[in-house]
Amino acid sequence: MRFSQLLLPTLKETPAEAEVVSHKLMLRAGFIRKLASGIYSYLPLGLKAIRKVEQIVREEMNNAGAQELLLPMVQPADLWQESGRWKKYGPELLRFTDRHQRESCLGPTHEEVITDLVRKNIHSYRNLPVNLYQIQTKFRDEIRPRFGLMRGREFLMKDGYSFDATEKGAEETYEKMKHAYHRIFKRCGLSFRAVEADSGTIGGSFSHEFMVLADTGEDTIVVCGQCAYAANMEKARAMAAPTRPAEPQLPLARVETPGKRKVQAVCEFLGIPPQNLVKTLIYVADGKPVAVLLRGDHEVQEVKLQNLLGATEVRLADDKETFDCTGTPTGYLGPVGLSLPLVADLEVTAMANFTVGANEKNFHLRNVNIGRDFTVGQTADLRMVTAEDRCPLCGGQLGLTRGIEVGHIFKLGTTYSEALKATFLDDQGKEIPFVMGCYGIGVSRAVAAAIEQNHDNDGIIFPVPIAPFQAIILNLSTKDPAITRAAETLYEECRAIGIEVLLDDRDERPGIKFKDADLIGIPFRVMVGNSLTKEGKIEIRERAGGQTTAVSLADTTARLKQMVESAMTNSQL
RNA sequence: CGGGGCGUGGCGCAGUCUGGUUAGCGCGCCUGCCUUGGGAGCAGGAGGUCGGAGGUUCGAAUCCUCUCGCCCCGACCA
Repeated sequence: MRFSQLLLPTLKETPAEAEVVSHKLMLRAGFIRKLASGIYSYLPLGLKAIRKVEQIVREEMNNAGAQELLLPMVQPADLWQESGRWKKYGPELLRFTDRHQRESCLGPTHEEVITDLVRKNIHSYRNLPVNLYQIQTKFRDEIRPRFGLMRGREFLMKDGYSFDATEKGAEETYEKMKHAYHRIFKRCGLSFRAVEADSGTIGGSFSHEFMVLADTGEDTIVVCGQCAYAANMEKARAMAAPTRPAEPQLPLARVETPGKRKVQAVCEFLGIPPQNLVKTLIYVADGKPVAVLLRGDHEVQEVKLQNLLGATEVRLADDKETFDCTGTPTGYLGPVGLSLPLVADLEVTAMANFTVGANEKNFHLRNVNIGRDFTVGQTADLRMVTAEDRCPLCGGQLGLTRGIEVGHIFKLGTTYSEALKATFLDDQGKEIPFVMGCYGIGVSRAVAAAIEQNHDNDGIIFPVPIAPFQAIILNLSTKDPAITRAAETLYEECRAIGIEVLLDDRDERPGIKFKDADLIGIPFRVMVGNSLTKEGKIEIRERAGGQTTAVSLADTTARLKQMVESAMTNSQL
């Protein structure tokens, strides 16, 4: 491709709308342009990068036994009503009515459609398993689109769905997909972790998120410094607390704590560490109040609470609600004598002689002990893991990092197949529902994530496998016939041997070409200019690291090929 | 939806508080000269209903009302 003919509108200055680096750079590098909030046009260079990721995804999905198909983007409401999600999904689902007054929606995901397809066409265990995927534009009417391609309303996604005859089969498929995902992101040249994720209300027992590690990521993930353990905050566990200390139980004492409501204030006032205090929080779970006990220095992880209670909605009660159901103002609540359902975080059960609110304004209780002074209903891991915690698997130090979710795999089970009555006959002639899994990859987001992870002050530094072009040839003096001839020759040679190359043949000064080449992040830059005239040398510069190699004109193409191939192989498995 | 901010040539901004000739500046764009290894220089030029509608006024980018769009924080979410 010739730069002079390419729609590549690079910008010197960053448009005011962009906040994060990938968004800024994709605008400046002429990859994308915004049409409306969360809706972008992909320009040729941006599309090329996306196609690279798509192709890797295709190859690995196909290798793992999945088949590509393409499902409709417009979906009838009937199907969504059948699965129950027409009501559940909320305003994120963009709904509209067609000319016949039929209700429809733009597909944000395709469980319904694929399940319908399979139930109508597969009736026997002999045809299982099947694993189907598509790469398609999705639409989700996000509350707040932001960060360019990172969280758009319209975005490109690979979504796959598997159908197995048995739980065991579904688990094997899940593992296959997990493996394929590792290969995909590795091949894309991304630094990532697969983390255990909460499978939410979907009812699945298996779920992993694939997170690209980047400081600007929207999600916090917990990673063990010593072993492979990684999880998102909703799921992360810590090594179990040491068993309850054998210290003797001290007599219960009621102490006055005037005006001391916050954990910190109470602790300072009483001269105790927050690790020795138990706070009592009132939550509203599906409209019903429940008291949650937590060590003073810990925070509730609401998804864990939600899962424990089997609730569809949990939220912290406000001051008024708290007072209404306890008769005590917030700050002085405690478990002793409280007539609400009590759930406790595991850490609390390891504590003895701790301090709690007295359920009376301006008073706390000291030397409280579970069993003697009160009993808890349920105990579970309910808290947010912190950087001080240790790995639940190996005891190593845990760390918190930021990540960008680019992939998510779920074992769905029979939730959708049951709702949509998607069944087959097993080898006993019995009618049973398919066991499903679903597997997503944010393709456009993956490109943004790659840029978040790989850039410098001058622009993008693409990993070779997903770069829009592998190399760029700079003709540094278009008026010089010898230089131009050399650049053109190299360009033709490269194309002939399959190097994806862009020729900067514009009548511009060298500085502009250097800047643009750096900005758009092409891995190898081939410079044809003075050094050819003076020393007979062509320079090849690596975008990552800036290492420059001088070679003779005759050797350039072969050398470049070698460098490109070596970079591609390094990102293979 | 709550809070904050912004809409002025393609991009980045000034001007708005305190209304008053012809609405400026940098970059980009076009023409010519010149220049060619890190976003050159000189000269000339094109391009703006100041987001939109209504109002106040002799006069509105500027003041008032309404409205649309965009960005950030929060709630929310795969």
